[in-house]
Amino acid sequence: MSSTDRAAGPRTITEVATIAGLSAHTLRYYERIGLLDPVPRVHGGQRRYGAGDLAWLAFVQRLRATGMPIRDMRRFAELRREGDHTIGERRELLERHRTEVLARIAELERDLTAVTGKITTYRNLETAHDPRQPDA
Amino acid sequence: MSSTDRAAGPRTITEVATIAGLSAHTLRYYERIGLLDPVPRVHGGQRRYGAGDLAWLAFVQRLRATGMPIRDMRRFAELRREGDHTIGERRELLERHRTEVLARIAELERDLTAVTGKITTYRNLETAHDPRQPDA
DNA sequence: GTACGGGTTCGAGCACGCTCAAACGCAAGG
DNA sequence: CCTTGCGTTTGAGCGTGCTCGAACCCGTAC
Repeated sequence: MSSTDRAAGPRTITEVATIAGLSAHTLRYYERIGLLDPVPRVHGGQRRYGAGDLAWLAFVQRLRATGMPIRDMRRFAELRREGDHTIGERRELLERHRTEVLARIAELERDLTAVTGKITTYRNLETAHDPRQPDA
Repeated sequence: MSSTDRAAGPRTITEVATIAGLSAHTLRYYERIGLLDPVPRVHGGQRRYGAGDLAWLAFVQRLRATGMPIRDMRRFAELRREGDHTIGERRELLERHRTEVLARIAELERDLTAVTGKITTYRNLETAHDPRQPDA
């Protein structure tokens, strides 16, 4: 093994985009806004993403998927860069986010009952007006 | 009691905004884009929202809260205007939405485990580096 | 050399869902 | 009559999170 891992060496932006399900545009955008650390370049300026970059990106995607605003993810990334002494603050940020997501889930479940109720109402109306199966 | 109900007569836009937790701006916007039917006006052009408008608005808010795009809500409103023969289509629209919301909830729960896991990791790091309660 | 494939930067543009400013109307009170 | 308060319309602007186009660079194959 050389200076880089063999089995999972540095990836090009297109590879990472494919793996992550994002566009190369979005990856550059994430880096630009400080969500991703500056990615190492090879001679010529092309990015090569390491395993750490991929792991961080995957976590970032979880945060996005759970609705964390980019502002907060940037803050989180910034804390990461500052080192271990920010771990407490990072945990608190995640805990606040977790609380919000749980609240969001509860809200969705609550409001969904109204939708489900309406569906039921419509089903009843349909069988009433369109009695395909009248009292046997 | 005049020509209007006493207990729950027509409401001004400000009243409805307060009740619904929306701004008057947003109510006019919803009407403009066809989410709300044209609201009846008094002499002078001011809107007066009836009980039916309020009920519909409340349902619209449920749809919004569960993440239905405005495009789809407009479609739903349009079907409503077309009359009873669109009930089947309306139900299908709601059922599709319901499926999506359930998927969204599942996704949130799944991705939240990554967040929870990270919180746990951080907690362990903290107690390791900052042993406020070493082995008693 | 030149063409090609893949990458780069920079800045503009877009979709969504509001949000607001400006200019105006109307009715009631003093 | 004039002010005050509440409302109206029209159209512009905004915050978020991408998304894309244009111009350019680099290394390899022919």
